[in-house]
Amino acid sequence: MTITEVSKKYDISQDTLRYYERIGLIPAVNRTKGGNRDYTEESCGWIELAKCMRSAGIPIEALIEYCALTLQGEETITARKELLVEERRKLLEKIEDMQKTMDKLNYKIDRYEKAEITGVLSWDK
Amino acid sequence: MTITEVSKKYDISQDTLRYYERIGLIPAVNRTKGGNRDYTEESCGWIELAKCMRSAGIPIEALIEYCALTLQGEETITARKELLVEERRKLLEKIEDMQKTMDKLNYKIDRYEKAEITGVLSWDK
DNA sequence: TATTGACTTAGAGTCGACTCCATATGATAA
DNA sequence: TTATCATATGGAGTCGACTCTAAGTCAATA
Repeated sequence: MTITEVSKKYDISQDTLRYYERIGLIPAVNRTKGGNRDYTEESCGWIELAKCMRSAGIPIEALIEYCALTLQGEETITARKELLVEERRKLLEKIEDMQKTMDKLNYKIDRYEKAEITGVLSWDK
Repeated sequence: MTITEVSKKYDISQDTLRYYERIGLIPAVNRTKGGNRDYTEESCGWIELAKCMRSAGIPIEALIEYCALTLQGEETITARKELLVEERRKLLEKIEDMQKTMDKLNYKIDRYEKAEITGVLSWDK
């Protein structure tokens, strides 16, 4: 697959795809004789992973380390697992924060809706 | 309340508290004769709101607008509600993204745990 | 074959959100 | 009163994560 195709498929800019590769967030991509990127199925798997993780805000640094560990081979399986477990913990925390904010938003929106009907906006502790 | 107290209470740096006020993310805080900030209960309410919203990643720009609308008075109630509804929509989307990432993390961690036992790491589509 | 278009790189620029710094002034303890 | 501490301001610096630019190369169409 060309970079244009991958860019469209995953809705990630070509600049970002090159950037991810440059910083080692994904392993080096195969090249054609002319030097152009030729994404394999495996490359696409990495792109998809990167997109998924980044969309949840997992930091780039963690993903670079994960990629580096993977390239080092099977003896890093435990380290990789621990890295993912740690990121999962942080992610759970974030989801909980967001859930709290969601509750607060619901509460405030509800108050505003009532105010629109009654014309009175009570004091919000 | 002094800025030091507020900073400790909400675990937000004094720099950030001043910054939020400067950019209008919260209304201007009362001052003592000497010019020092003297946070009222209402100020604290704004700080708490800011902290909650920011911890969920609601952008600063949206919060500045919300603050400005609030200061304009009761005729902006509908606009404020709509702003919050829009941010709620975006937040829900983010939570869903994170949930997907959570699922993927669980899946991958599970695979690594099995690999630790069996010594075999199967190919991950 | 000439030109257009896709792709390459290195490096600079941008953006959001702080965070730090220098300098000044008000407040408190010795 | 003097020294230290808390706070103030404006502006510069940092950091993460892209995003853009310039200059060059390779590939495909007229």
